[in-house]
Amino acid sequence: MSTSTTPDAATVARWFHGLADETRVEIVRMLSRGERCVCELTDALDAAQSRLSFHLKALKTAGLVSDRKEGRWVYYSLNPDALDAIAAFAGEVKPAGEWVSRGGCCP
Amino acid sequence: MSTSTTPDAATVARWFHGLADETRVEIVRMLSRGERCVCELTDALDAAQSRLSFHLKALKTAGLVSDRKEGRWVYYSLNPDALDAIAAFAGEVKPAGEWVSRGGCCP
DNA sequence: CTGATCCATCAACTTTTGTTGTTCAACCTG
DNA sequence: CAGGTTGAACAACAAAAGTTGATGGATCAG
Repeated sequence: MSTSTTPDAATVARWFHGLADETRVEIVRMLSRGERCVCELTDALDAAQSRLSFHLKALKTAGLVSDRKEGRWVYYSLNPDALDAIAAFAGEVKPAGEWVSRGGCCP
Repeated sequence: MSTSTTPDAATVARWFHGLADETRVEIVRMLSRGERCVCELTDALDAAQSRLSFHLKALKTAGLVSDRKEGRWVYYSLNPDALDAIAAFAGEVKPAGEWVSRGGCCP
């Protein structure tokens, strides 16, 4: 159970930054039910369209969502891989139960 | 297994904000090996002490770490519960495999 | 007690984020 | 084609986050 190719700190930070905003958490919650077009999100979250667009871009940059254009609409959906990566990071980093209590730091 | 008391968006955002910075990801990586005092982190990450202090405070505010004072030193350690919560969120939100492909958004 | 070490906090900035309102291209509909 | 809709992009501003250097309170060693 070796650490599966530990991603670098910058990548991890980018993932987490994606969800470091309340509005984006809401968006992700909505998308967890299935893909949505921007207008549905704008409506459901009662947010200005340019605001939504901004946050969707942030999520996309973080690699958390993908978009698909269909005619006049753009549908956004979650990227399961990124969510797995986040969960994996949290799992890897979590202390192994056995506590390394360090007696003294600098003798 | 019902959704264990879904936390509100603001709380989730706070967790994620904790790890939305490269330096803090490094800190958490270090702490995953066991608790450390600030001076060890300062040394290992080659960062100014006030900078470390700032980021440790951010992690603490996010609920990701705890601190313990012992004599002259302050030891920081990860809070496993928060990491579990993060992993749980990622898991809950992740699309269930069965895709809800929405034909049309607004007829 | 004196001097040194550890660390939080503050002030002063610089850099990033987020919000709002506007504009513009692409795309249907009639 | 004309008019309406969807959504990205931009500018201008407000707010939050990070960085650095300085200060000061605890605590410990000699």
